[in-house]
Amino acid sequence: MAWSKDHKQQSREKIIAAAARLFTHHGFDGVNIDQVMAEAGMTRGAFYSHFKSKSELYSEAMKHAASRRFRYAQENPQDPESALNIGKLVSGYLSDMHLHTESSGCPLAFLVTDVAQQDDAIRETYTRLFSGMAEQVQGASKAKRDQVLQNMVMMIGGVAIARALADEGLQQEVLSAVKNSLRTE
Amino acid sequence: MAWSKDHKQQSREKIIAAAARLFTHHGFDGVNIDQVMAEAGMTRGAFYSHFKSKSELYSEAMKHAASRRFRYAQENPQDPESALNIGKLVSGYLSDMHLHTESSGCPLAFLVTDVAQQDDAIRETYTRLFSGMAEQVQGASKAKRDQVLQNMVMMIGGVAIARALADEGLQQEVLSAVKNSLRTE
DNA sequence: GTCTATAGGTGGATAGAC
DNA sequence: GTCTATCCACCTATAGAC
Repeated sequence: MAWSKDHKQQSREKIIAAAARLFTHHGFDGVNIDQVMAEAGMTRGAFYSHFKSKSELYSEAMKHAASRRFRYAQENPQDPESALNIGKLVSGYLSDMHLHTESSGCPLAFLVTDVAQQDDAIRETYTRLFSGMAEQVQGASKAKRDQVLQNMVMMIGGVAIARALADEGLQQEVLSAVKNSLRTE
Repeated sequence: MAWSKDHKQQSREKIIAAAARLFTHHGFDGVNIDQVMAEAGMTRGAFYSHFKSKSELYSEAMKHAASRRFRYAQENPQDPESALNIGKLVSGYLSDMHLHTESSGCPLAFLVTDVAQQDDAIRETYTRLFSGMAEQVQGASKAKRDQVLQNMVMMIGGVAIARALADEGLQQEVLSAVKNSLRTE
């Protein structure tokens, strides 16, 4: 039984990891269950013994993608070097590597308007991830609430806009403007 | 012939206006051509004598939605009261009316991650609209390039994020933080 | 230019064998 | 739990009548 439980858990995690990568790049309607299951090494029929719908998978995929990106800061909020870690997190967030990542990008940025069009459960998941990140940043930086929200809007908005732009020079201008705004506070 | 040309032009504009409203609310994959044509008072078959594809319509709809929102500022860049008009544009942009509009919202905010998943022609349309708006704001406000881009990221990002959030209190906090950031410069 | 009808393809969800 | 097979609904694009 332990083995079978482990096996089911492993399958579930493979599916979620594949979904996180695919959904953050192509959005809810841009991904189908065949693609997710093929990337997880299974076929479509197996999907419904793990999730009750595509929508439920999407929520789990967002949580997975967000926790991968923010894991260290979340697990070590009172690390004495948290300021440094926040700095690393920010520059990684605004990097070309994040913008052009082949694994899962931050769902708060990559899926912001995609989420606005989905059902309530999905929007509530997005809201919890956003709130959680705001609390982490606030705890680690001791900045005021308004400033935390402003920085998050700049980072999330900057990445989302840069990804939409077809002009690389303009992409860099936007990211650079965002970096400068975070520095001069 | 003049009458027939007018008639075709009117049909085309009805289609684009309907598409602007539907696409900004539901995204590319959330809208089908039947819905657009029904709202324009026609049926599906007529669509392809106006546009060669759904993708082309989406580009036209974005241009239409953007020009509706920014028309005055675009047509009167050197109006002596342009500063006032920019102020009105900003507070309208960050208002609940814009967030919950039933007509077309700003495509730069409402469609930012939707566009990132579409073809090059669509991303280039988005890029031109973004650049055009940046130049208008820069011309009217005489602010530095970095500051113009920062304000645009704050406004577009703020509206996009607020629309994704399921919690009205948090929506208001985000919009309020964005307004405060624009005020103190 | 607009209509009705349909071709041709996709994809979420389920059934039943193993 | 995972597989194959299938149901059924949806949607882009085109054909052909008016």
